[in-house]
Formats: sequence, structure tokens, C-alpha cells
Amino acid sequence: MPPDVLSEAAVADAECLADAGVRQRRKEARPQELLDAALALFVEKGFAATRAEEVAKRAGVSKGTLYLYYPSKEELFKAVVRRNLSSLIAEGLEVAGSYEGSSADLLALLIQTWWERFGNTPAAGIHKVILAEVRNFPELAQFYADEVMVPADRLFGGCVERGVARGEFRPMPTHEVSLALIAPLIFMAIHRHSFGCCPVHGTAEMDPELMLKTHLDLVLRGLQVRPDEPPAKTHRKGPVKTAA
Amino acid sequence: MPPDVLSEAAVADAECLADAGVRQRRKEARPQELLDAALALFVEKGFAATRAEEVAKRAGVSKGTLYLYYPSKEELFKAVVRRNLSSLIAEGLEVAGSYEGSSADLLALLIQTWWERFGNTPAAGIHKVILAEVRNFPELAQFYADEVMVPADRLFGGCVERGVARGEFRPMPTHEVSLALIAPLIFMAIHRHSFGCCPVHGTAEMDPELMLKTHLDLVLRGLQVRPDEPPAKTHRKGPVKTAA
Amino acid sequence: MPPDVLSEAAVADAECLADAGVRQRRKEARPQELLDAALALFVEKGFAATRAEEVAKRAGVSKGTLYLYYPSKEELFKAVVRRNLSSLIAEGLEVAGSYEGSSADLLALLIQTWWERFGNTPAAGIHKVILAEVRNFPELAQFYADEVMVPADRLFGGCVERGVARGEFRPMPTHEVSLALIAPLIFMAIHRHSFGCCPVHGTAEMDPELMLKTHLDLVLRGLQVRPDEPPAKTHRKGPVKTAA
Amino acid sequence: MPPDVLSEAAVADAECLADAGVRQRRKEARPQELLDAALALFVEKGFAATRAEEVAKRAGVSKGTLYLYYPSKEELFKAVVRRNLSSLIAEGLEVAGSYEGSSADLLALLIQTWWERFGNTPAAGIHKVILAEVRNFPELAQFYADEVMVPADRLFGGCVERGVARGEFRPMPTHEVSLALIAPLIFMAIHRHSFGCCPVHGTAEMDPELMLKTHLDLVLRGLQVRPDEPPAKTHRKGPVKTAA
DNA sequence: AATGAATGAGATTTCATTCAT
DNA sequence: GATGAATGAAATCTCATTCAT
Repeated sequence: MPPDVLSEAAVADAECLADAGVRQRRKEARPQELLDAALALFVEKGFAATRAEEVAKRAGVSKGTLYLYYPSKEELFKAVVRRNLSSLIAEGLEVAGSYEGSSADLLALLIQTWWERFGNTPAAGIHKVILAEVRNFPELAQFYADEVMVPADRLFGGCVERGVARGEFRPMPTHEVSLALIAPLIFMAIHRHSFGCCPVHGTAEMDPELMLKTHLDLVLRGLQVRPDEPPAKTHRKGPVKTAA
Repeated sequence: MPPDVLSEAAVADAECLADAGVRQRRKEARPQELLDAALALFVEKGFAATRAEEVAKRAGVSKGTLYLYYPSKEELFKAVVRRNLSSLIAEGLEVAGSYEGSSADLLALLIQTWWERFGNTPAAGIHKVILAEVRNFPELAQFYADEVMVPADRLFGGCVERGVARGEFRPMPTHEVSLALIAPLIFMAIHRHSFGCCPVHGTAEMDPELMLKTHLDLVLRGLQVRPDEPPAKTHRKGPVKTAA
Repeated sequence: MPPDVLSEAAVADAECLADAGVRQRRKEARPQELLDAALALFVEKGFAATRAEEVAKRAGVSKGTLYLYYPSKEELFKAVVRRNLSSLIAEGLEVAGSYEGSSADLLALLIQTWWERFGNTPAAGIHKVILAEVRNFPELAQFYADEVMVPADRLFGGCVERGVARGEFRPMPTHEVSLALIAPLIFMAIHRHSFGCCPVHGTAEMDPELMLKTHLDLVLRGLQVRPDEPPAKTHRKGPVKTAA
Repeated sequence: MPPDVLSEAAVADAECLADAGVRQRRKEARPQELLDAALALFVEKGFAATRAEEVAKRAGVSKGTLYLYYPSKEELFKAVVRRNLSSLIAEGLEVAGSYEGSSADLLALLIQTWWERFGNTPAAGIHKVILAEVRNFPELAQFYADEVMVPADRLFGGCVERGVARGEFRPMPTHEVSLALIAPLIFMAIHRHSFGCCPVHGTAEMDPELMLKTHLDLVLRGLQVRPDEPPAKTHRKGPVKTAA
């Protein structure tokens, strides 16, 4: 829907005789304003509990206008997901591709970047919504897998393999390590969007920076070949080497 | 009139002991049946998207009957949480309390047990629901923190501290390590309840057992003092050294 | 649930062969107990807002038992009305028939008696319910007219006519005077059942006794022929002269 | 069904092309249309027995629209009460304030006006509903007392006191006289809304005008000082003398 | 006769969506 | 294009009534 809607809008704008100004700017900004409003609300309340009218109000338009741009709440939801996740991975792959330093440093950089650019961002809340609602929107599953899970696995997994190939890391099951790397990050992001807002008695305030550092410390040390160890032989699951 | 009525009653009473009443038995089984149905549906669809009538139907009763046992959908949900989570931690604490072996083995045992008794169980899906909807039900936040998060932190954190105290583990920030330990487990559990059902193209089938082993391998190795290292000084809450 | 009921039943069962007593007595008392409970609740909450189960509980029986005696809530309501209104008038007519004193004294006596025997009694609340619900139960209209309105009119109207005939009262439209006599009484009774329970700020506490006396004083003085007046000619249904 | 709605709609249709907003006009008319529909139904069936959807249908709108204007049935009811009762007393007090004639004539005027402007109007049926349901809506009690009972007492009571002060009336307990004055009026109004619709066999058709005149005649004659009487000393709240 | 678990029609209320202006 | 009044399907929850025990 977005593409043709937008091009139609462009035509309409061209016909718009006099003003072409404020209105113009606003009209083109509309979809993004609506997606931003929707993201914020979906992340806060979830899909079902977010009312369409609220999204419209937060975007500064009326309920009717929302439906001018997105034919249903469900389509709006999908558009939010697409918009916010699709561009995520490219950047990471780019960074990884041209990196020259040690694999440990690369992993540290990727994780730090992920956190700054995404985990610490409202968009990270989308994971919460996806995980929660994917079973109610089965078509999202494939989308999420393609857009997020597979690339993330490739990114982090690739980095692990690089380390193994260069003799920096022990050979380990790539896929599983990749998950062990990313899971605490996503979990922490989700957590902050669920509990972070209204702090709860008895739970220590979590410091994400410390958490990040600790996690990285643990995993890198877990991955790295110890000075005293002989480089292990390859086996397990084909190309992946086990530790012991 | 009275005599025969009463003798009839006596006969009835006599039979009463034998069958005790299908009705009776059903009545006693109801709460569990309802909780099971509710758990399954909440986990599948989330709280808001689950209709009360659906829960009733799955439990084989009518809408009205559900409300005979739980006064509202929200109370039903709390009952589900209580029933499925509250007894979990106690057992773990007990095991940990009397354990004699190494801290690494204890952690391995706890994680393995957690997975078998909970993570690999429908009840693990509750985490998904809680994370997704806790902001709409603030009282649940505290409830969940008290019942689940705090005890879990105590259990795993305690184990880490034990290892540090015994010189087996490097000194590290307990709370953060605890989270790094548990996050991948919960994440995996949630993931299985979101995506596990309808497998998605392009994603490798995740093998939880391997994942568990790998995660444990990574983290334990990350925690443990290296043979060549001098036993580090205790410094909790201090700056953490990165492995690299 | 009421313990006395249960223990009583237990006792009855124990004595079972011999007694035929308590149970019997209870069974015969049931309808009245149910009607009393229903009266109290209907008067307090109205017909629609009274739940059948509440009536049963107040009568010390189970919901099912209520339906053993009355086939529906509606029939129960009618039975309550019948039971509580039907015997009201007879007594008054009896008193009036044999009275020897002045008509003013007779009216005073009737009104006082009405108040003591009925107006000041829970049963007076029925008027409230009838007036409120008669349009939802059209058949009650005729019943109420026959059992209450017509006899009351006859009682008080007859007394007025007696006074007129004996030259004590001015000739006035009997029916209207009768209504003017009874209306404040019923109104006061209803009022006490509506507002009397939870006193309201700003309204003076009403003293029913004083109200009664004042009303009687006003009306009797309004009715009675003045010493200085020539005894007026009878003219029912003719135009009524205003006092001023 | 509602004539006003239909005629308005017809007018609107006629102007349709030119106008700039049937919708607008309808929107402004809505609250009154809804209140009228609600008044009619509440008076006919009572609060609990009136379904919100029925009110909407009678006002010519859908269920949802009703809730656009009033957030709950209870609020709708309060709005009906406010709209129909709150402006009533002001007018009376105004009339009374500037009146120059005798107190008897003033009372006659007030009562006549009350009847024409209110008692003989659908709004009078509200009294029925209030009395019947006030115990289920305790906050209405205070509202009704403030808006209706206290002002009415002040109006009529003030008039009685005026008569006493000017030597026209015997000194009597103001509050009680006030009630004795108003009670038959309200009672009659309620009665007409309960029984007036479907006439009942055996009860004389009540002529409200005659009833009003008779009541007024009785009470005024009861109140007024007799020519042969010495003007009594003031003694409020003291024991009241019976006429006989 | 008595019970109370079970039912399901029905009431209130919400909200995604439409459409006249 | 933009609005927001209007709609009605659907969800939660209640309660009169039934019926197996």
C-alpha cells in the first residue's frame, strides 16, 4: 500500500494549485508521523490495546486521516514493523565487512553499536510486540525471520566464524553462539520496555552499560582460545568445531 | 411422606460413598482445567486477544461457569501466573542450598533443571505474556517481580557468589552475570512459543539442548578462573575487566 | 450455607423416623419465609435489582428451593404483593363500621391506625415498588386497584361522607378528599423507604408523628363546618368553593 | 418514531444541498433528543429495566452514538434529572419573591403553576424513578435532595411563613405543612405515570384539576385564621393543636 | 424436597471502521 | 484531502432458570 499511496499523493500534490507549502510538507510527513505515533503506542500498550484513534491523535490528525493512509490497524502494524526493522541490518553488515582488527574487538564494536543504534532506541520495543503478537499475525513470522533473525544470525555468526578461522576463537556451534550473544541484548531491551518505565520495588535498577560490558566480557572470554590451550581440532555438526 | 423420603435419602447416602458424584469430581477438577485452558490460550494469543468464552470452551464448560470460579479475566490470569510460576523457585533454592559440588556443576544443574521443569514447558510462555502486557496491568508488574524476578536473581546470583567466594569464579557483578545467565534461557523459551509452532523458512531449526550446552559452556568458561591466572582480588561493583 | 439450617437438618435426619416434625414445620414455613425475604429485598432494591439468589439466601434456603415454591421471579413478586396488601383493608372497614364517635375522631383514628399498622411497617415499601413497576407488570395494576385503591377510597371516602351526612363536614368531592387524605401518608411512607435509610445533608429529619398530626389538623379543620357558617347544602361533584 | 426527529430530518433534507450541515444541526440536537427519549423510557419502565439500546433507538440513533454523548447509563440518568428538575424551582422562587397579594392566593398560584409546568408533564415521572431507585444510586439521593427537596421546601415553606407573619395563617410547623402541601401533588403525578396510562376498572377516573382545587381548598381553609378566632400567638415547634 | 453447579440469553460498554460533509 | 459523527460487531460480565445429584 505505501508505494502507490505515496505516488498517488504525489500526483495529488502536483495538482494542488496554490499552496504547495505547509500542507505539502505536512502531507509528505504524514506517513512517518503516523508510523512514529503507532510505534510508540504499540510498544507501550501492545497491538490490541492500542486504539486507532489514539494513534491518530498522537500524530496530530483525525481518526479518518489515519485510514486514508493505512487501510486497517493491522496494516498499520505491519508498516510499523517494516519501517523500523528493515534498515537495521545493512549497517551492521557494512561495518563488519570492512573491519580489520581482532574478532573480539569486532564483536565488541557490533554489540556496542547495536545497543546505541537500536537497543537503546524506542524501536527496540518492536521486538516485544513481535514476539507477543506474531502468532496472531502469522505472515509477520516470515517477515521477521527474513528481516531480523537471519541477518542478525549472519552478522554475529559470521563474526564468530571469522574469529574461529583466524584462530582467535575456539570452534563452537556458530548458530548457538550467535543466539547466546544476541539474546541477552534483546532480552534487556524488551525488559526495559516492559518494566523499565515504572520501576518495581525490590528489583535492582539495571545498568545497561554495565550489563553490556559484563555480558561481552563473559562471552568473549568464553570464546577465546586460551594461551595455554592447543588449537582444537574441528568436529561437530560439520563446519562447526566444538570446544572440548 | 417423611419416612420414605428419608429412607430414599439414606439409600442415596449409601450410594454416595461409592460414586461420590461425577459432578463432585468435575467440580474439584474445574479450577485446574480452567487454568490449563487459560494458560494455553494466553500463551498462544496473549492476554487481551484471548476471549473468556474461548477459555471456557477449551475447558469444556460454558462462559458462565468460568466466572463461577474466577471473577474476572484479570483474576484468571493472575491465578494462572501464581499456579505456574510461584512454586518454581522454591525447588531451585532447595537444590542449591544443599549442593556440595563445584559451583560450575551447580550452575549447570540449575540451568538444566530450569529447562526441563519450566523452560521446556507450556508455562514458559507466560513470560511472553507478562513482558508483552505488563504495562497494561501495572499490578502484575509488582506481582511478577516479587514472585519471579527477584527469586530468580537470588537463585542464580547466589550461585555466582558462591563460586566467587570459593575461588572458582572471577569476581564479577553478580546481578549482571545472573541476568546474562538467565536471559538466553528465557529468550529461547519465549522464542519457541512465538515461532516454534509454525516453522519459518530460512531459520535453522534451533536445538535447545545444544543451545543450552553452548551457552553454559561459554558462560562457565567466561566465569572460571584460568589455571594460569593468579586468583583475582575481590572487587564487586568495581570496574569489570574485559577479557580481551 | 447458614449453619442453623444445616444443623437443624442434621438433627432432623438423626431423628428421622420418629419426628416428621421440624422438617414438616419448616416446609410449611417456607413460603412465608421466602415472601418475607423477598419483601425486604424488593422494597430495598426494587424488582429488577433484586437477585433471586439473594432472596433465597436471606430466607436460608438455596436458589433451587426458591424455584420449587415460585416458578419465576415475577410470580414471586406477585405473591409478595398479594400476601402483604390483601389483608390490609378488612381491618380498617371493621373499625369504621362500628364506630360511634364524631367523624373527625374516626378519621383521626383511622389515620393513626393506618400509620401504626401499615405505614410504619416494612410492608409500606410495597407501594414504592408497585408504583415503580406496575407498568412493567400490567396485571398488577388491576390487582392493586382492587385490593388497595378501591377499598382505601371506600374506607376514607365513606368516613368523609359520614361526616357530611351528619353535618360535621362541609360537602366536598368525596373521592378527591379521600385522596388528599391518604396521599401524604403514602408519600411519607415511600419517602422513608427511599431516603429514610441513609439520611441526606440539608434535609430536616422528618418526624412522622408530627407530620401526621399536622396533616390531620389541616385537613380536619379544612373539612369541618365552621361554627359561624350556615350548614351548607349538599352538592357533590358540583363546583367547589375555595376557602379564601 | 419520534416526530421531532423526523420532522427535523425532513427539514434538513429539504435544505440539504445549500446548508452547511444537517449533521451539525443534528449533532447539536442530539443531547436533547437523547434526553427526551431517556426521560420517556425511564419514566415508563424505570432505570434498571430500560435498556440503553432502546433509548438510542427511540432517539433515532445507534447504541454507539448514545455512548458518544453520555459515558454510561447512570450518567445519562443524571443528565435527565438535571435537565428536567434543576430549572424548576428558580422560576417558582422568582414568582413568590415579587408577589404582592394574599398568601392564600400565592399558594394557589404556586400550586397551579407547579402543576401546569411540571406535574402535568412527562418530567414529573422522574419522581417515580427517583423514589424507586434512589437506594441503588446513593449519590442521586444527595443530588435530588439538593436540587429538588430542599428548594421545594424553601419555596412552599417560605410561603407558609409569609402567611403566618402577615397574620393570614395560623402558626404551624412550616416544614410539615410544606410537605402536606406538596405530597398530594407529587403523589398524583406519580400515580398518573403509573396507572394513568392503562385505565383500571373500578377506579374513578381522577380529574387532576378537581383534585388540585379540592386539596388547595382543604389546606388553605386549614391554614387560615378564622374570622372569629383571636390571632394566635406564634409558637413554632411547639405542640400543635388539633382542630377538633 | 433440597441443593448448587452449570447454562446461555442478554445487558452494558468499547472501538475499528465508514462516510457525509 | 481531512474530519469526526455515526455505526454495529464483539467482548466482558450477570443472573434467571434448569437439572443431575
